[in-house]
Amino acid sequence: MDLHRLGLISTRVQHFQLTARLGSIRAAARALNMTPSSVSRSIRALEDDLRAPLFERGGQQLRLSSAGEMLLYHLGQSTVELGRAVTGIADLRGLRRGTVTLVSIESAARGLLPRVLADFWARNPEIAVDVRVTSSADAASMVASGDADLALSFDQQSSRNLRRIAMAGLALGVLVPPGSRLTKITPGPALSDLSGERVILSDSSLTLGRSVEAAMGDAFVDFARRGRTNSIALMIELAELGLGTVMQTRLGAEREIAAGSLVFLPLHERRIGLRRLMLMARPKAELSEAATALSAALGQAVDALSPDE
Amino acid sequence: MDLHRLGLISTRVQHFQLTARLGSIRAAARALNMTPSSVSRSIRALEDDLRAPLFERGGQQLRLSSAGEMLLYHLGQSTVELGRAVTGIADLRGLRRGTVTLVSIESAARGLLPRVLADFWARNPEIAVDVRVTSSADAASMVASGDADLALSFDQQSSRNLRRIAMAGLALGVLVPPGSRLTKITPGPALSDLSGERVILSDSSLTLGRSVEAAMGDAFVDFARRGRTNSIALMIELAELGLGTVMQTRLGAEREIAAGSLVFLPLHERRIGLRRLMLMARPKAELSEAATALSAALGQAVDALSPDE
DNA sequence: GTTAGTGTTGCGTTTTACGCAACACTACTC
DNA sequence: GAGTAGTGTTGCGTAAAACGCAACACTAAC
Repeated sequence: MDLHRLGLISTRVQHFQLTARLGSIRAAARALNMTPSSVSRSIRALEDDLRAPLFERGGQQLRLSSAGEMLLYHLGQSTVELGRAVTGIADLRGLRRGTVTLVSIESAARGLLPRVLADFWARNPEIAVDVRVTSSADAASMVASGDADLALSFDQQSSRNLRRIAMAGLALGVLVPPGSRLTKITPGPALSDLSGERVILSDSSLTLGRSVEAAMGDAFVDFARRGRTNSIALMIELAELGLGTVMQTRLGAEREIAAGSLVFLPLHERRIGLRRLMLMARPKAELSEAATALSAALGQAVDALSPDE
Repeated sequence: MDLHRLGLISTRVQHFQLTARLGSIRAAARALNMTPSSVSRSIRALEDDLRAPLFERGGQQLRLSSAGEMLLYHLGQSTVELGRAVTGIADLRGLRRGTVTLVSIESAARGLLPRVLADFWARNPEIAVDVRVTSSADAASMVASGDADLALSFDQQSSRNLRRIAMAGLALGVLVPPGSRLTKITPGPALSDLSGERVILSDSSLTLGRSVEAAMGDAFVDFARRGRTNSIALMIELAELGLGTVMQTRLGAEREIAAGSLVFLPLHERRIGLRRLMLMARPKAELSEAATALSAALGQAVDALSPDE
């Protein structure tokens, strides 16, 4: 429980309390991972404004002055109250219940969503989250019609009943095994480099519509045995087995990328813009507190995905 | 007692408590002389970090949520403790006694010093301050030898027993009645403009030594009936009566300048540098708390005199 | 006198708080 | 339903506060 991090105590109070406890400005600075000059100034400023020295300087160990002892005592009482407040609020939050309905594209349902839910359920164990995996367009329309609270989808337009909460621009690229010749192209492969490759597209690429296909046409790219699938898991397995060059964002393949079984190479192609992963939600007034909380958590995770630019 | 101004409560706490009390973000912003966006963000950030809404939005009057009520209660308790601390420290400070010995040049003993002492004695009525007016050189040597705690002087060098606490660069110039022809010279008179003027120098100008006299010589300035005095009060009275052009800094003539009976014209002369008013003090360990407090107050006042550059 | 610790300070950089202006929303009135 | 007057919020740019760096002054121990 970091009261300063929560913004419940000031920087001066934090620095003073820690210095008093450790008996040393440098020790407090080390504990806070900052330089002693910052702690020194902070305490000095507090002394100036209180017009009372809080420590007796000289020698190698700071000693509290009478004023310092008095302040430390009252700050201790004050801090106990703040701790009670935070604990009490956490208890209130823990009582939160409800069900949130979420529709998601498959790529976000792997990696991103489980990670967010793990943390979310740690903090809100009583909230149920119903997840339906579907296409981007269907996800957006389900939220707009009230059949779902939240949606994770690519490239949807907000509307009267469909607010955009967060967005991340993700580069389109290819997923290949580490030995692929494409990994040797710098600064990254272009569409033309895909000639001769067996390219597999995700259905969700359709939402980029004409821009990808037009760019492919313009580049006179010859794709051998192109395939399409709506299964991200299948695509990733095919890529791992070297059975095709998968074209998508890195979303959904995080674990394989981290494990080194796949490499994600963003396409170095000006004509192809970013895929925009979006968290969409019902109008504010129509979201429960549980849905609002999940929305916040997901929004932060989506925002944290950027920048791919 | 502004706990936030003292740095004892954080900005978030201040904003939240005030908004809760007034029932409106805009009302709190008005009370704090800031824009509502700042208050709104501050509270929102606190809610995000606590992961609990503190207010129920909607309608035109904010209502505290359960979490907000709990936080407000505990913050109230916390704030009472802080108030006790500040009051207790002020009581400790009020018990402060002692005598401080100060030597000062006369120009600082008028205007500046009375002003600082007025405020200082309001806050420390039990501290006596013995003031001796003397020359800059004598003031410095009295502190060095231990005969005084503090000195206000021009252009002295610090040494082993003589610390420099604060300094202000003050331009040398002339004090003349408002109707003087010198007031019409822009950007300000040079030494050569003093030809034909009856110039009166302060003894303390001696400490600028050769730089002023050499500059005067170089400028081939013809001074009619030059005079010298060690009395700033006399010089100022002579200037007010139009009986001479007084050459000094603005220090000591603040009241006459403010009243409009004299005008201070900084000399536009590159060869003459700034006079450096300095607050000098005994070594830190040898200053009483009373002397340290006066030193701080005087130091702030000296620093506030700048910039004359 | 040297070494190893302390706290402090001038100055530049980074982060936080803030302001501006516009927006979205609600409640009330007509 | 339109207009008005209030509310809170947000994108973006600015100002102030907090911070880091590096050097300094000082103390204690050897």
